[in-house]
Formats: sequence, structure tokens, C-alpha cells
Amino acid sequence: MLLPRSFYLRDDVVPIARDLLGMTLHTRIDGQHVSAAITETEAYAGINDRASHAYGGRRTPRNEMMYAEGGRAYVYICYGIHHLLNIVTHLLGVPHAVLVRGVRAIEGATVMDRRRGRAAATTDGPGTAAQAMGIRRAHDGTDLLGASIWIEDDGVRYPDQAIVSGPRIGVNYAGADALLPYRFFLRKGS
DNA sequence: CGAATGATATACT
DNA sequence: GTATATCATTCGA
Repeated sequence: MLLPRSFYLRDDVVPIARDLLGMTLHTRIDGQHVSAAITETEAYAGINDRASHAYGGRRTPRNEMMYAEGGRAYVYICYGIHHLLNIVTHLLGVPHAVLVRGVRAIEGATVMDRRRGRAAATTDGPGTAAQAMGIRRAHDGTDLLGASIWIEDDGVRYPDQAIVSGPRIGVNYAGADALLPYRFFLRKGS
């Protein structure tokens, strides 16, 4: 079933990042429908999180969408070439988001291979995940309860021991906040 | 392990 | 408007 708006409006982004593991991300982009299980996420927890683009309440054209009501996509370009998909959470004006770092193909694996230019059944980073799903900067602000990007709960549930948490990747500039255990992924073999 | 890559934010003139 | 530093990464060696 489609994840309801209320899932995205909860006030703590960290358990949302954890709960997204096992949910199914769907896209219908360029006439191609693909779906994939979310296997790795990271939480970015608002204006007090030094790793977040919204640290200190910063507002720029790029990160404006982080301040939207939960349940939209925040897509930005990193290192000039990689498009990264984030899921905006919390109420209007509170900039929380979850970075989707990894997916595993369910439907449309051949489309994902073609987009990636190589085998893409399982992606190995946030840039490759977004690319396989067809998501690019133009999808910034897309409503996740709409027809081009959405997330479904197929009832997959993982016990706590199947999930690993640890420090986020690539945020060494964030000082002590770089050590927060805001990254979640499936233990090998899960 | 290290170079590539160019959008973006910020600090200037 | 122009300049510069930075970057929630990726790929090939």
C-alpha cells in the first residue's frame, strides 16, 4: 500500500530513515515504471545537524525543498555530476530529510541497467541509486504521493538485529556530528 | 588510492 | 558580475 502522508510528518527523522529500509521505491519516469527495495538510508536532522545542508537554518535555492512539508523529494547535484535523492520529512518549515543511499531492483532491472550503463540490480551509492531510478534534478519537489515517484509498504519488516547503524558517509566536515549513528543498512545476508 | 567533475555557496569587485 | 573553494561521489588503476 502507498505510504500515507502521516508517515513523513513524524517529528523525528532518524526512526523514519530506519523504517524506510524494506519499503519499495517506485518511479514512472520517461515512460518506464521501475521499483526497488530501499536498502540503505541516512538521516539529516534539521538545523542543529552540522552535516545537513540546512544547518543553522541556512536557506538557499538548492536546499529550499528541505523546508517543504514531509512527503516530497529533495534532489540535488553533488560533485557536479551525481543526482542524489532525499525524502523530505517533518512539518512545513522544518528541514529534515532522508538520503536514499542504496536500492535493490524488483521490477525493471533491465531499464536500470540501461540507465546505469552497467549491471544495476543492486546499487552501491546514492548517486547510482538515483541514476538507476531515473531521478534527476528536475524531480526536485516531486510529491511522493503522486504518479512519478512514490513509496509503497509491502509489509516487509526487518528485526533490529538485521539492521546495522553507523556514522554517515562523506560528512567529515561536520565535526562531532559526523559520528552520529544516522546511517542504516541491512546486515550482510539480510 | 587518486583524479575527475561542474553545480553551488560565498566572498569579493 | 567575477573568482574561488567546496563538495551527503564515482570509477578505473
